[in-house]
Amino acid sequence: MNDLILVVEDQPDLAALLKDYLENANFRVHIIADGCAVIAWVKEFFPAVILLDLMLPGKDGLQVCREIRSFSQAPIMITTAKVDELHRIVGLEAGADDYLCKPYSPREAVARVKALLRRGAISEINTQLIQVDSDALSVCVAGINSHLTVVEYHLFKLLFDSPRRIFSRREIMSSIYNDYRIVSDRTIDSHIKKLRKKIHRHLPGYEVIHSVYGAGYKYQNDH
Amino acid sequence: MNDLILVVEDQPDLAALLKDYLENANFRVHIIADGCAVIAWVKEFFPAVILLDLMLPGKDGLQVCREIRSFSQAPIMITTAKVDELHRIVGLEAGADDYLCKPYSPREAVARVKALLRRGAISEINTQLIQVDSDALSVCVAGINSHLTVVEYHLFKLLFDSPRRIFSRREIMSSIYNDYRIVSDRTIDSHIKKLRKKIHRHLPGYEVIHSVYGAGYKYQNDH
DNA sequence: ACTATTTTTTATAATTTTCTTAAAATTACA
DNA sequence: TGTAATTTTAAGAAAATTATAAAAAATAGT
Repeated sequence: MNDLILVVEDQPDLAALLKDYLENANFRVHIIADGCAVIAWVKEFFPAVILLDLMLPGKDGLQVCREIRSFSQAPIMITTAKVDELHRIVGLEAGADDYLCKPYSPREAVARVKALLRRGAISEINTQLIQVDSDALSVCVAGINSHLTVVEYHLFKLLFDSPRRIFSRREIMSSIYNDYRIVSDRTIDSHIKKLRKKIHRHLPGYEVIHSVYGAGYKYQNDH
Repeated sequence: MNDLILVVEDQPDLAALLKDYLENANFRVHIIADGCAVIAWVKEFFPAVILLDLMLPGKDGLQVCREIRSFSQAPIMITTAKVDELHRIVGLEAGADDYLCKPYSPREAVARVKALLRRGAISEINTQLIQVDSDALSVCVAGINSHLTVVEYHLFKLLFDSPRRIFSRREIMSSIYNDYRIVSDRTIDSHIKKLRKKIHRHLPGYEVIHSVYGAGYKYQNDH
């Protein structure tokens, strides 16, 4: 309990906000604004998770990331305003465990920190390539945000939260309509189509929403 | 208005074409063909945007890019015929803000330049130009004060303090009135309308109060 | 009580999302 | 193969939600 989280962030207001939220979730928090001070501090205090902003004064964020990795296995979550896929790749190759693009909700950040701790160690990067932001009703795919409508959000969240599990159209309907709306099977197909359009657009080459002939739909991210 | 654009490009015909298009879009344009002359010119004339070809005679384009970055925040757009990802990464790490592969349409180039200028304007607005004055019940938008009524103030403060977070009308009502049943949903719409009138008036082109269909309203200042 | 201001309601227009439909494409399997 | 079942797709109708404007009600100041 009471894990120590290091927040490396040079915007004081954002750092303070994160600190608030994390402390509220029962973490201890230390903030560092200058990249140069990070390595020494990590070596002395061994944080459980590191939130690292890429745009740092003093030192390049990716370099810091690599240096930490050279002596520590602590999960690193990179945050950045540059929603550039190249940066994402470079970031992950530098040894980060998760990736969050600004602007993000502090609530989301806390959830991720918990996930990293739960997972304990080295992560599957795959699962982080797609993020669902419940606060903003949007998905972030390979660093690019897309807004979802309410129905699309519920549908995707359902599949996304149980990867590989096949949901029949009936299951989907009774899950996303808590009123007594009656719709046809084609309606689900229609929403699936729109979801695919929004999500697969940024994943050239592969798909994550699969249809299973005669059974239903599922979310699965092989790659 | 009439922003000054610097085009660093050694192909005279391409440079002339760009100049045509940019001037047609009401920009002033200066062309430099030799890399060595760039730094001095930028220091003297402060262009609003710099289009920089990577393959330059006289000096390496990336080096020029880094040097500009060392003293100026002007947006730099790199252009090159090398569609090589590594170059791209290096270019972005050297401090460029955008990247365009040759051959490109001049129309595209003009659009990007405008986008870069817009982005700069927005981040400025973000950092300083919207403030809520709780004591005076007013907002200061782009330096101009607008008085808010009590209900308008509470409503705006709620959204403003949690950017990106979507508030349902219920949430808004129970936050303002302590009991959501006092007024109808349309009442909130009505206040939103008045708020928008007061706030967006001084932000030509942008909106900060967004409606999210089926969900509610949110404050978000970007894009 | 009168006036000006603010707040809420109401009614209608405009917009966005949701759902249905039907034809085209795909898959399963005899 | 050929055929039936199923899924995909696109377009547009239907439903739901939001925008707008103007009227009515409430509030505060004089």
